[in-house]
Amino acid sequence: MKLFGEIIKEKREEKGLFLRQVSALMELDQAIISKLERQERKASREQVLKFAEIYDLNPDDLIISWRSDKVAYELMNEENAEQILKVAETKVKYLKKK
Amino acid sequence: MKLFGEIIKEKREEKGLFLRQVSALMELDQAIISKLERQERKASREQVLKFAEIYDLNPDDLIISWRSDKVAYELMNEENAEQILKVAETKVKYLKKK
DNA sequence: ACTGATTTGACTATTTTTGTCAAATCAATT
DNA sequence: AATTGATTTGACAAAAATAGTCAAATCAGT
Repeated sequence: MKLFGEIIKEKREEKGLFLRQVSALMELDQAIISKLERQERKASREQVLKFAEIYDLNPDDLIISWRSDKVAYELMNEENAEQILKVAETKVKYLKKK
Repeated sequence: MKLFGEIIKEKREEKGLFLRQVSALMELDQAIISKLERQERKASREQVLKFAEIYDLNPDDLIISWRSDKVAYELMNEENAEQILKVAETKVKYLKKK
């Protein structure tokens, strides 16, 4: 189970690309990409999809990774994180119906 | 399973308080409290704890309700919400260790 | 030490969130 | 249907969080 940043870093290296090059492809400053790879900043949904495109990754899988990271970081300092997630699951189902 | 806003609204009514009065106790505009009760705005952690105090609710339980709401609202429009939550659970455990 | 890649941090711009306020709406009562 | 009091709404401003730009610093290999 890898974090989003780890995935896009590994994939970039697999493809043998430099930040500079990805930067050009994404039209995004390389400093930011560096930060995304080290989980220092959160990507936007559009950026995630762009990464999926560039690196030939399944967009849904990448979105799941990105999103779950976000939730996990939000809750990592929370006392009852696990319980919160359980309750959230019920609530999501409930809210989706509405 | 009630949403945070529903809980604080019900409790207020149980105690027979008007928004105006809660507003005074919380030192917070009644318009905002109205919005919190209808889930139109998100409370801050301090506000949640203040509510727990005023309404004699278990702070941890209220935090869980508030936090899980937040997560659920974030994910309610997400295709793979359930999977995201599952992965997030693993990641939380992993991040907590670090 | 030199080169090229990555990381860092200061800065600005943009977006999002928060609270204030007054007016509008709603519900009950007369 | 007019009055009263409670709640809701929406426009606005202040404050906080987030996003991107840039240049300099660091790092790794030769």
